[in-house]
Amino acid sequence: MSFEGAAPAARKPRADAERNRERLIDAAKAAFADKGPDVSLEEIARRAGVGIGTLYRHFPTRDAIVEAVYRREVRQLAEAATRLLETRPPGEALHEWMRLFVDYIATKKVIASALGAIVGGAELYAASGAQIIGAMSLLVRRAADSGDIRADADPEDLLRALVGFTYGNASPGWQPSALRLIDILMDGLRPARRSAGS
Amino acid sequence: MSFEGAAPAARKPRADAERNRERLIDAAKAAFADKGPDVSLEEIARRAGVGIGTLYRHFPTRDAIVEAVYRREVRQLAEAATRLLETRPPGEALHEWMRLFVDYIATKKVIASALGAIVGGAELYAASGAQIIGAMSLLVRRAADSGDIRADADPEDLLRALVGFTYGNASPGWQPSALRLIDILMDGLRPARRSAGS
DNA sequence: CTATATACGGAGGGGTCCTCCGTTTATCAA
DNA sequence: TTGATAAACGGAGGACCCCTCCGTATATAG
Repeated sequence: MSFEGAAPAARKPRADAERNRERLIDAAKAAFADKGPDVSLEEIARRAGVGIGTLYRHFPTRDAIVEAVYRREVRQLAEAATRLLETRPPGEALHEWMRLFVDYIATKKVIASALGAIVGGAELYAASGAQIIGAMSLLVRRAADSGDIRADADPEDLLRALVGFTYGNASPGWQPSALRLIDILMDGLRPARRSAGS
Repeated sequence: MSFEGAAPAARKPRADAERNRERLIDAAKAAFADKGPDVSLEEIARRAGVGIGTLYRHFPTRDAIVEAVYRREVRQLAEAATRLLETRPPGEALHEWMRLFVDYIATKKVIASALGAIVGGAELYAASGAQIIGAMSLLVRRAADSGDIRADADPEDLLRALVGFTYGNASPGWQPSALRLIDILMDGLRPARRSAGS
């Protein structure tokens, strides 16, 4: 069976196509920046100077374009995990990465919807999803191995928690709140002293 | 200055108005049930057999109608707090209430958007918001007083966390995940053994 | 029974999403 | 260079949704 993915020589990608794709991403980035996460796709197309049809051909869904815009940010975030692991004990690295996560959301609000899509409903999809999951998994595994946190902590759970904490990033005070919650969560993750109560 | 709010005798509420209001709520409930949280308001009006204008007069915003639909549920949830406090130690009561919260979301998905609105952006508003906050505050205060959890836990934080955990209630497995996270959170809330690490 | 404050309904303006298809154009082979 | 042709473009159009506005209908008070 000869896959097509094996040899990527499936014709050249037309030059104008690639150019438009870039333009769309740039336009989207700008549009998101100054009109919030709900800009109409039509406006993005307008800004990019292409037809709406072109936009849809390149990015069949809204999330697709959001992801494209924030792919870089997401990758940086993911890579930060590795960096943190090199300079700190695993538990702290995990803790710090979570704080960083909050920072990212605070800075680039739109990214939230992308990450939300990763966790909620739309089946952890696409490159970005895998990267974030990967980063979190790494951090958790290390921290667990070193005994900084429980051995049974599930990376996906924690990711959900993070995304959850940053949900509602419109209300004032969400950020400190999220940071406090992260601290609590980390405390809860420390290796069991037997669970009192229930 | 004679206020109108002081004496609520501001004329009778017309009978048909009240009838239509009921119809709208029922229709909305049904519509939510079998078309998800995003039914168009027009459809709700249609089902209720009233004009769209009438719907908007009664419920100026989408959240308003969602809240109306789930006012009862929300109250029950809030009241459950009191009940739990009567039969269990405060810490357990809090823990159990959080689990109950997840159950509610699981059962009536739409309620999530109402609660989301309470916590996110739209400034804890309206009756329901106050009730939930109230319940959570009560539980937290009791648990703190009895030493079951830290004294500095903030009810609103925890509510945010809860709503966050239930965010993404579309992806498979969200529920067990939320429950695990609640357990972790509770562990993290136990009175400080000095915070190791960071 | 009448007057009138209330409530009703839905047309209509303004948007958004997404599809579909006739037109344009980059690429490649001759 | 010069077609031929697959790929890409663009935007009109259908479907839907939100929300407002205002002429019409009616419940209630006197």
